[in-house]
Amino acid sequence: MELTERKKRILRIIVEDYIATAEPVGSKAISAKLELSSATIRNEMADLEELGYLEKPHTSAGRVPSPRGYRLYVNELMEEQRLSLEETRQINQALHTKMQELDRVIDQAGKMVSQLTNYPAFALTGGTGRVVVSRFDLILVDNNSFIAVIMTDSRQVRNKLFRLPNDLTVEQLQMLTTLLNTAFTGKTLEELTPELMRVAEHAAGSSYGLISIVVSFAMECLEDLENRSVYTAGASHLLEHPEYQDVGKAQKLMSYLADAPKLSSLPIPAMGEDNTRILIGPENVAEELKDTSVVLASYDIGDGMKGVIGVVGPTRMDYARVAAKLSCVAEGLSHLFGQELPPAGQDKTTDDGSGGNA
Amino acid sequence: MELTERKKRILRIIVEDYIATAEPVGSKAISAKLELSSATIRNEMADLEELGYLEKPHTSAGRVPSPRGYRLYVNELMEEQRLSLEETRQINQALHTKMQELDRVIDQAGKMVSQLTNYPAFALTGGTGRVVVSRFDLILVDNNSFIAVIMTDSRQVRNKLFRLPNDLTVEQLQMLTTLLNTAFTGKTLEELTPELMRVAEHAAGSSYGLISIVVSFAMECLEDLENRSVYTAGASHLLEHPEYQDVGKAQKLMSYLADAPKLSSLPIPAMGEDNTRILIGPENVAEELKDTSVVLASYDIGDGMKGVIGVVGPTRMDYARVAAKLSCVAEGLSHLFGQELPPAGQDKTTDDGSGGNA
DNA sequence: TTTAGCACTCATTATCCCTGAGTGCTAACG
DNA sequence: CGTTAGCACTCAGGGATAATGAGTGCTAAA
Repeated sequence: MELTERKKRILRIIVEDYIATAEPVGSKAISAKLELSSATIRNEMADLEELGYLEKPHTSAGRVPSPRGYRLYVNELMEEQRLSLEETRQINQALHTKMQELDRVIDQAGKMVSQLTNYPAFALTGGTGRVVVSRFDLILVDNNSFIAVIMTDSRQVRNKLFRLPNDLTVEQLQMLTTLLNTAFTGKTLEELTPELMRVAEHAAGSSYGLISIVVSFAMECLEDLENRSVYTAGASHLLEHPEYQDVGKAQKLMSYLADAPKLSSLPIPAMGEDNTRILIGPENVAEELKDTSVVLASYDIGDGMKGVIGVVGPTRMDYARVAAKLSCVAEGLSHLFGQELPPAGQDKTTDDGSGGNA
Repeated sequence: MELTERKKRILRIIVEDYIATAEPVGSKAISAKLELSSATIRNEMADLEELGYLEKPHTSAGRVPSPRGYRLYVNELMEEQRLSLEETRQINQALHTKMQELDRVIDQAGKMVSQLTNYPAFALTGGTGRVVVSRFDLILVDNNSFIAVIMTDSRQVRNKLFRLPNDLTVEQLQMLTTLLNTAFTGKTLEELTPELMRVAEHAAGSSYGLISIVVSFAMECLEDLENRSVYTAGASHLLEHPEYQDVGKAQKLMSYLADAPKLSSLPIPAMGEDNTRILIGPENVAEELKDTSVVLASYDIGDGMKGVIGVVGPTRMDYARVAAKLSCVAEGLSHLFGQELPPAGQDKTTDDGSGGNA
């Protein structure tokens, strides 16, 4: 059954008032904004309550939106907030300044979102499933150290500097590289067995166990990349909001946020328009989130993989503002990963118009 | 003036009792542990209070150690806690499993310390001062992408994958590598001027601005490495302790911990024995830490550089336990960075005794 | 020097009461 | 029939008051 236009207007006022003030809103406040007496409003509010859109903290307080009320607000009543051009520009610039490795960027983005919204934020990377090494490169640094660079099929690159007790020649290293690339690329974590290593080690001859060392490193990287990684930021923002003045509540949520494995196993729901999704209170599956809201946005990592960035807060959350900012950041991230050349170079060296790149 | 042996014993009991219970400790509780009447204890406590080692929250509560009391306890009364072999083993193993890049290890170590102690922890890396690139390597991945690997004089390695709109040949890349290594190694951040890039760009001919792109990346890395980086973990542990049941207090400290720039500019005092240092309440210079204690331990990063790892908590902190664990972790870190070959390889592939490495 | 005893202090907790914001209901009004 | 004024009712929040009890300082005796 559809609500009357007037009921919707009232609901909307209640939600927005409550979001702004965190105080239950009473009939008088609304009658002031609408040209109706408080008694009329009370009747309407009673209806809205019966329909499950409003709740009373207690008999003699005003009304507060129920999760269902927020849901209706988010679905129908909320005006999509447009960020000013200035704001989007700032966000994108902040993203672009650091063109580091993927995970650093994501971490940074999480911090940014938290700062932007004043809520705790978290960011998850793809959760790739199976990853394999697509190439090994070994770079000789000096007689007894070298850098191993590995790249995966998902185009992530990791490196590590190794020091050795013995001398090492370019030839040895080249031989090793070839061996690694023939025997260990394209193999999943499980396929990289100790046997395989032993065989290769044998084939390499007197290489002091270098194969195992590099492959072990690769395995760690694979493990790292196969699992979603989690970054959280700004947990302390929780305490700014009146609903978390109760230390017990705050702590419960904060420990949940600090628990990376739990967070990373968060089931990711399908995104709506704008690539965002809003989960209100009990709509969350995780027990710890039952009376908080989560706003999510997904971003493209490339290769069809997706990551998620999200904000956690009380159900009384400024959904419009948060969703807008989150969406902007997520879009910025997708753009960042999707493009050919990072544009930071343009920023810093515009004085000479050498390259004709997109 | 030296305290009598008995006064010291009383002070020690008070400190340890208070650390354990967070309740002011009264004369009766002590008289039970010592063979003295409560009245005698009261007299002694009155003395200790006059000397500034104890405080009363109010007239009719027990006594609480003052910062000065904690200091005496830490300096003279506290028994250095030895971790069990099992514990040290666990800590070292946990550190060794992840033999990733330096900053990941440090981050991990911070998390570990927090978990070990149930207090928030933070970790700072060296804060190197001037860093320069010691070598560039470019690895051709396919026609239109390559990996740039840069290594600094402080032996840190960073990498990034670049995609290009145009094709690229091995020769071009080799040429670029040489050019980068001749013109841009050994230069500080300030010396890597746009002019220098323009000149090199010109020398390289039609390379689509690749020089600037790689050098820009290098500059970002340098900037990153020159500044101390900060990692914090386990802020939510704060809320577990009764002294932070007051949300205002908790929030003040948590925001301080979340403020990376502030934390990284924390002046690092000289370390004592065990490479640890305890700062009690007002001994801290930072205003925000005036009524919290900080336990620090320093670790060697190599090349004579040092990092710091620390724990933050109320002055009522289990100094012995925290210092012991922190020291163990810091030692583990130094060891990890100092040694020739990471021992993780041994762990996973002991089945064949191929290499003769330390 | 130690101890028993006693008067005193004061945070904590419970109880009570008042106030005021807000409600539901009813009856009158247009 | 929808709207409104009026009125009795509810209940959280805040202040005042009192009882409780843990702990103290001081004094006088052992």
